[in-house]
Amino acid sequence: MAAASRALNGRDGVDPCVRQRIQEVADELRYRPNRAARQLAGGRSSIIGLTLGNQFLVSSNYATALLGTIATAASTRAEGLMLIPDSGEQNSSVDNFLHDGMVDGVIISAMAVGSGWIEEFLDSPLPTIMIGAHPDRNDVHVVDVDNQVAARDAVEHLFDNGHRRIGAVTGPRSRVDSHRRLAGYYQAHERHGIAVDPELVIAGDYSNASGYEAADDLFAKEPDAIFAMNDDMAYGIVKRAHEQRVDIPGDISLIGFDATNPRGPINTPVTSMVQPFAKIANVAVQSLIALVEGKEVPREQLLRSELQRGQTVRDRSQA
Amino acid sequence: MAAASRALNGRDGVDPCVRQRIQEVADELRYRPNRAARQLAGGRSSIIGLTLGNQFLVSSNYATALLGTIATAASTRAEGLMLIPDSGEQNSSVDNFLHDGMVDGVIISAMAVGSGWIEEFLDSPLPTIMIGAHPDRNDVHVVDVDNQVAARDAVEHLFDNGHRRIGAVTGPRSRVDSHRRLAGYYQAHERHGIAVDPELVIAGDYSNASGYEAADDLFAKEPDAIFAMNDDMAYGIVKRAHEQRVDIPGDISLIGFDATNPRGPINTPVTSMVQPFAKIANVAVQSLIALVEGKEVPREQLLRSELQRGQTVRDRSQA
DNA sequence: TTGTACGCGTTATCAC
DNA sequence: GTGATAACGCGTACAA
Repeated sequence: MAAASRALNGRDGVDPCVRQRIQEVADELRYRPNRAARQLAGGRSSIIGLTLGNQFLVSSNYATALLGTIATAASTRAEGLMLIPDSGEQNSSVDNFLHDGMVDGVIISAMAVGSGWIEEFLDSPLPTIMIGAHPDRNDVHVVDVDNQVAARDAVEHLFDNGHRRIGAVTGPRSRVDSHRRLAGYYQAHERHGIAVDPELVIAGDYSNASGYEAADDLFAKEPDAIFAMNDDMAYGIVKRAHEQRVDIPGDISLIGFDATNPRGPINTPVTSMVQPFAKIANVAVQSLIALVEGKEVPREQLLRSELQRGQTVRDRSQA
Repeated sequence: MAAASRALNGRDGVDPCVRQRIQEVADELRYRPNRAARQLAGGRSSIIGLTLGNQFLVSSNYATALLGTIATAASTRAEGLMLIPDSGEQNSSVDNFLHDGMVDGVIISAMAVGSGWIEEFLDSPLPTIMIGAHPDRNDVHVVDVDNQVAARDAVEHLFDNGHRRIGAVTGPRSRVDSHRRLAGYYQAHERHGIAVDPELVIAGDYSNASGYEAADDLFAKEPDAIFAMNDDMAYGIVKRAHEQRVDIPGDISLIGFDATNPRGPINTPVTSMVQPFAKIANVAVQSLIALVEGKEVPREQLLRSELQRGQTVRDRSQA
């Protein structure tokens, strides 16, 4: 009995011969260890929680991609994935997750910051990994794309193609990734010795509509190109450009961020910086498990982003 | 000890006075029953599984809406919601869900049919509720909107507004809901004594792109109106109409289905039949719990759909 | 290397 | 109405 437990869990101290016999019998009996009993004895549920915040109901492509890849990553490691819905202000629900041992740890998307109940998780002894940085606290474990470098690469791609006067549409002020992307935008300008025209930086909020609205402002200022700090806004700009008979990329080039745009025959393929979703998910899940096991985990893990070429950046350098 | 268990679970056989004292102490100690122990003793995990199939990775608005509402519905009943990702053909993962007692039951979206592993759930002793009908089997418990009636209402709304020549774009053949919506389309015609022109019925697949492509076919046949059997396709039609300078609803009226279109300032508000997501989710969760508890549940529960007026249906009746 | 016995936290079954 | 006590199924020290 004890031998079986050890054998099936891959621990040593079992005669190889006996081990194999145990494995055979287990397979024959289609034996599966009971999760509840295992948890009760071992103290771990092998379930991780995931909270995406309100926003995911609005069906952002970013949220959906994150969800799918995290589900896969968790499944790969035989971990269950439990969805923690936004409970409004009814923190009793959160309270339960914290204290009844249903989950070993929680992955929190930065989209959820602002929903006050997130803080309860971060303040609790429950291991947590944030995907995206927290605006106020730097004592939390974070996994994210390297927003500043990626944004810098995006803008430099525009410079490389001969653009000089580059507009930008930012995300909401509450989002750290937006700040970093803006920092990358400035950094690219510095490197190329080009001054930023503050008038070309428009405040958006990552929504489709805010890109659409920002478009008019920007078009009037006649930039060479626009850096939309996410794809949702980039599409808002594309839409407005169509209506206003502005040719993209003929008149203005456009680069987005996230590469979450569905690349179908219908949609204009926007050039964008790829979110390495699969990698983010894997690192996040793996790190969370490490935390659960009491191991050390780097406080901030930033992943590289690649450029995804679409059809919205024109090469002016030769012209 | 036993009294505490009874008191906290609301069972009778406890002196009211003692019951209150127990409650007080429990609150004071911030006591939360341990889920693993409870499951081990009671045999129920209070976790339900949800599988949406591949498609949800493609981020259909329908899938996202379903996910959000089910998460809420489960949470309301203190049930955990576990996401069961499409494991490809690696059925070992499914096998685990079936045999390790992690979930008490599974909610399966009709979007997932075709992924063979769904059948494993349906064939297993694990209680299951499908959202949307299964194409081949009628021995499964189903919760869904009443597709036929809703589709009939949609088409009759067009009739009521003076349209007579009504085109349709269907979903994929594998989807029962598409068949039923088509049946409703025919039924509406019968009721009004109008013959269906088979040329006006175009096969789509619920994708944005298929609506876009079907649009050209339909525009050429000069219908009064079009019934797109979901909103994704309806938006493909809107997009194509813009490009072709077809005025909606000036030249052609349009009605969709699902009402999953984001109703922002950017998007044309398409008239559509509302999916009662919250109700579907509630009924599904409640029914699943009932099944887990061994109660009887109606084999098919169909919910009503309301018309959501947008700006894509013109009234020709007075003209 | 093997097997025995205990504990995990709760519910359910009984005598009282 | 109350309170011991036995499961529930597994991991794991500890003794053999």
